[in-house]
Amino acid sequence: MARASRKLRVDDVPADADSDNRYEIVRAAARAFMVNGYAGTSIDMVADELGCTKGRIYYQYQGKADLFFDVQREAMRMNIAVIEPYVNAQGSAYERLRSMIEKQILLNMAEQPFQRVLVQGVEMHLEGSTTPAQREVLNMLIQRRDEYEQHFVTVVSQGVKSGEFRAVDPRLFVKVMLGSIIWLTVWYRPRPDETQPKRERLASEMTDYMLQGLKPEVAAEVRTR
Amino acid sequence: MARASRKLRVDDVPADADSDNRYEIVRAAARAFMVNGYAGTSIDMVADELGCTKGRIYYQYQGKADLFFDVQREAMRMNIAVIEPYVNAQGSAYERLRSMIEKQILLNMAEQPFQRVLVQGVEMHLEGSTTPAQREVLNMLIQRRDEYEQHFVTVVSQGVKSGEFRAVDPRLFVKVMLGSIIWLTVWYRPRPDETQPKRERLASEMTDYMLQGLKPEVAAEVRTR
DNA sequence: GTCTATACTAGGATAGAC
DNA sequence: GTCTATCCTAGTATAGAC
Repeated sequence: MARASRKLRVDDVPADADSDNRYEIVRAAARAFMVNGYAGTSIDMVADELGCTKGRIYYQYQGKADLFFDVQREAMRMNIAVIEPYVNAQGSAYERLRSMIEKQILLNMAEQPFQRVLVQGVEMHLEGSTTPAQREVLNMLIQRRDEYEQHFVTVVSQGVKSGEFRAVDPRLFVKVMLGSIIWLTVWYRPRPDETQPKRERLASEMTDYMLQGLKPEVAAEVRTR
Repeated sequence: MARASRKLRVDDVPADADSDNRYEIVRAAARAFMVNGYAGTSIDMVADELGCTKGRIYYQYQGKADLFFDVQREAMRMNIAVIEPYVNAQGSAYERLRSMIEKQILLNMAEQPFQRVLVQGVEMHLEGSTTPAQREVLNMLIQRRDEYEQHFVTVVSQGVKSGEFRAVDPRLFVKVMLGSIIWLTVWYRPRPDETQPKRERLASEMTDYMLQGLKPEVAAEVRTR
C-alpha cells in the first residue's frame, strides 16, 4: 500500500527544498493547469506532461487540490522573493517602486505557468470541498497575497507622503498597476529567440507607462487639441 | 423527442433578440461560469441558478460549450457597444479615450459575470473538442476581440500623431491600460448600497491614473527626493 | 417547453504488483 | 518509488413522460 504523501507545506519554503522529484511535479502541474484550468486538468494530463503515470503523483500528493495549492504556494513565494528586497532598500520611492515592477514583469515572463495559475487561484473559491489542512494553506495564501500587495502600497504611500509623487490613493493606484502586470501573463508570448535585453526594454517601457502618472509637477491640463 | 436547440449565433445580435427565455439562461450561465469556471460548472449548476432542471437548457442549447460561447458572444457585444460610439465621435483624443475607459469600467462593474467569463474564454483553448460550428463562433470572437482592442489603439495613435499625447507605443500602452480595466472585475465587489455617483467617481479616478502618463509636457524628471 | 429517469464516460482516487 | 488495474462518483447528454 503506497501511502506516503507528504503533508501540504504551509510555510514559504521553496517547493524544491523537499526534493527535486516533487519540484518536477509542481512545474509540470503548473504548465498543465495553465492550459486547462483547475477543473479542466486531469491528473493523467499532469502525468503525461511529466512522462509518467499518475502513480508517481499520488505518491507525492494527496490529491489534485493539494497539487494545485502547491503550485500557487510556489508562485507566491517567487513573487514575494522578487519584490521584497526593494521595499526597505536605499533610494527614492520612485526607484524602489520601479525596480519592484520591472522585476515582477520579468518574473511573469519567465514563469508564466506559475503566474497564470496563481491568478486562477485568486479567482477561484474551491467551495466547501476543502479539508482543514487545505483551508490552512488557503488562508496562508490569502495572507501572503495581501502582504505582497501591501508592499507596493507601502512604497507608493511613502512617495505620496514625501511629496515625491502626486496625491493618489495608494491602494487604488496599486490595483490599477497590478492589473497591468498580471494581464501581461495573458497576452505575452515568450519567443524562443528573444534576448534578455529585449525583455528588459519591454519591461522598462511598460513600467514607464504605469509610473508616468505619479509625477507631481503638472497642474497644466492635457491640451485638448 | 425534444430536439429543437437553435443553432449557435455567429453575428452580434443581442442574445435576447431570440427570446427572453434564452437570455435568462445566458445570464444564469454567466453567473455560474464566473464562480466555477468552464470545466468546473455543471449544467445542473446553471439550472439550479435558474431554478429549473437541465431539460430546459438542453432544449435551448446543444451543450455546455455552446452555452459558454454564447455568454462570451454577449459579453463581447456589450463591450463593443459601449466603446464604439466614441471612437469616431467629436472631441479630442483624450476626451474620447477617457469616455471609452470610463464606460468600460462602469460596464465591468455592472456586468461582472459576463466580463469575467469573457476573460476565462481568452485564456482558454478548449482544445480540439470543438465542432466546425463552434470553431466559427470562436473565430468570430477572436476577430471581435481584436477589433475591440484596435478601437483603443486607433484613438491613442491619433493622440500621439497629433502631439496631443506623448510618444508612447500605442499597442503596448493599450495592453497596459486594458490590464487595469480587466483586473477590476477580479477585485471589485459591488456593494448593494453603493450609489451610481460613487461608482462613477471610482471609474473617473482609475481613468486618471491610467491617462496621466499620456500628458506630453513633462521633460522634468521625477524628483528623486 | 420543461420535467424525470437513465445511459454512458471521464476522471479522481486507491490497491497491490514490481 | 512508480506502475497497472480497478472502483466509484460526478456530470454530459438523451429519451420519453407530461
